[in-house]
Amino acid sequence: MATIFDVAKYAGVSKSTVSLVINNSPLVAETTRRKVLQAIADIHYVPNSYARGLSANSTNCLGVAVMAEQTQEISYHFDQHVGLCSYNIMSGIHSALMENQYGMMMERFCSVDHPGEVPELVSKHRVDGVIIVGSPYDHGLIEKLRSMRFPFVMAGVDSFVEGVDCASADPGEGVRLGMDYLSEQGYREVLLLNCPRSFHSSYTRLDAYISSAARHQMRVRPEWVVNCEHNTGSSAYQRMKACWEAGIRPRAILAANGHLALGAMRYLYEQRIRVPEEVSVIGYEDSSLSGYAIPALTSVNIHKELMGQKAAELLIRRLKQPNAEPIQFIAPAELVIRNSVIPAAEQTLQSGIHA
Amino acid sequence: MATIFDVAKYAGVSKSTVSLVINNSPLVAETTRRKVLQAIADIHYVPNSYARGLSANSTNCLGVAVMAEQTQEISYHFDQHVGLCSYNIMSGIHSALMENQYGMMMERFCSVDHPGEVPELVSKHRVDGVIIVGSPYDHGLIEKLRSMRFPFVMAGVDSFVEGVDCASADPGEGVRLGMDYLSEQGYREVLLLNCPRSFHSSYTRLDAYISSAARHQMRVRPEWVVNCEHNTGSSAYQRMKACWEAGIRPRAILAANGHLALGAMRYLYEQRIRVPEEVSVIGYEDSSLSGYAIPALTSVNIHKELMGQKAAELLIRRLKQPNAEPIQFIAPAELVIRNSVIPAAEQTLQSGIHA
DNA sequence: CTGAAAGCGCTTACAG
DNA sequence: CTGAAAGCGCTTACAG
Repeated sequence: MATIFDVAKYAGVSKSTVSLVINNSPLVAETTRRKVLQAIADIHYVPNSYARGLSANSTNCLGVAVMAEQTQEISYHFDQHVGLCSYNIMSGIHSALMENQYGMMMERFCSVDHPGEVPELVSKHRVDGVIIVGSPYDHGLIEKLRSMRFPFVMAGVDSFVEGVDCASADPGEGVRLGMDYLSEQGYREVLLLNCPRSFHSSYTRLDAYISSAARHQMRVRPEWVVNCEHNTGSSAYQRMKACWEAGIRPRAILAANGHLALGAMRYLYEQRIRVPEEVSVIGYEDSSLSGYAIPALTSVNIHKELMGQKAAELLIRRLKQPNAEPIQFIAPAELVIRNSVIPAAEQTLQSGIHA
Repeated sequence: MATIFDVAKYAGVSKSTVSLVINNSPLVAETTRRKVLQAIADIHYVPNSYARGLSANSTNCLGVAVMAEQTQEISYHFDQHVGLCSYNIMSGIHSALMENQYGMMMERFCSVDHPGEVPELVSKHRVDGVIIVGSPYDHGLIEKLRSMRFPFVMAGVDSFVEGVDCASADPGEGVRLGMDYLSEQGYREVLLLNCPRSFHSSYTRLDAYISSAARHQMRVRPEWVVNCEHNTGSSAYQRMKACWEAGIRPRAILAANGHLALGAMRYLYEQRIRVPEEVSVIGYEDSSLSGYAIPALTSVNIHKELMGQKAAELLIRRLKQPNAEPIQFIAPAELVIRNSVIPAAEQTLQSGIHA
């Protein structure tokens, strides 16, 4: 493996000069620089990033800590959250890191299982900074990172902490887009299938739902706003079942995410209610689940790749300017129209389903 | 940040002794060892893994190179492959690496876009070894890694290369499980919705399909074996459509993966054919797509987490014994019964759909 | 069983 | 603009 010394010898200069060239220092004469660059190419020299890190006190690596709800047995059923959301965010992070010559380390971490601890990524000093992807569930992690003065940013649908760099979405905006579209399609009333109240976003959503309904002069009934117990398909299935059995007959449903939408759709399928011919459904977040749903799910895309990319950029900025003002980036929401909504007027009111 | 020197001072020994303790050397007296361990705990000392690496010539990090088909615009529609498969494999890798005190670096890499190159993970010497997840599409990468004598293993549904450590699945076994089950459920003929012929596994599957059919005395007709053009939902949709329009009326479908199964199911849904009441469907690979499908997809689970875990273990073994015989691990297949198959006798032969 | 010394591959003041 | 020297935090023979 060629070292900086080999390059120096080959180019007939000193190690320091080679180092300066590698680090793009302006202190090197153009001729010398060329010579060195040529030597590097000739010998196939690749700087050892860890050696660089040792002297420069940095690792050239950034970490991605994917928050996990809790370690559980690997399950292959309905409620499995494979972390579609995280995966998309990570793609964005990856692009940004590669572009900036950083290596990307990753680790799953559950702050509930490890209270008061930080991911090994940070405790073992493997990275210069870390992106917390998803909800840490426990605020301890954030506090700990803060007190360690370890550079970090947060990324996730609902990730917002005062005074911390964050890249997140605006669930309210998503609801607005959905409601606007449903109103446009002629619906006068919408069932809101919300996430659990333990998520801050459930309130943002509710607010947006109510104000959107008012704006479009849609009817709002308390029974038409339901919070699922968990953010899972089976929770949504149960909720939908309960609604149906209570005689609630929505012609349009707005779900807080794809998992919930699919859970509800499963119940409808079993009841032989057609989507969208009898009930239209809009999802949120837009993972591949939406694209592969049957029928394909019309959904609010919150650009998670962009979210990840921005998060990485925020972290890199933070590394360079440790005292800069924290920034909150909000990814734009966009309605992706697929096939789970049709105009209200075109719905078939089969077998008197709708009241 | 405490260094090994601080520990030495605190414990009243030399740096070398501390180092020996950290590395579990048997050359240290128990008393000294205790003293050092206590010092480490007291000072909250964490060894700098990169400094260790510099002297020991290792990084303590392993890499995961996720093969990407080609860089394309981020799309949110039917054909988006979010890499569900890779994600599950990575979970398994993660567990194994954490257990073995390795850090996990990751990178997406497309060998088609970068012929003759290797992931930066390896070219920049960021890791001691790399796990190639998924199909490299181009054999050049494998050759290159080999010629560099860079430690690597392969992991993926269809990842098998002679003379290389691999963790993969056995698609034939999957087909057998599916066919056995369908036969058991009373089906006398099955439509095989196979992956493109460009995948080696398409032949393994075909073989197993034919021999299973023979074993169960099921009928086999050439038109009932179809290869999709791509491994995507829309390809499967098109194929299903073509079959249907050609008058082919399967009562049971065996699909080469979840994406294909869902593509076919979408066509059936649009045609108002009920799954499983009129057509039963079995998938393969079993991602969260299966669990969230409508109806929930009965599918062959190939234990991708285990695959990843084994791949990591194989790599760690390879690091320790560079000349050991290559091992091929085959993850077991298991049928996960959900709701997309019912006994043939219970199917409704509505409106004379089935010939 | 323990300590002093050299070295891993780099960066960074510091002279010149 | 370039080179000699010290140092980053560790490991590893080598003495003792």
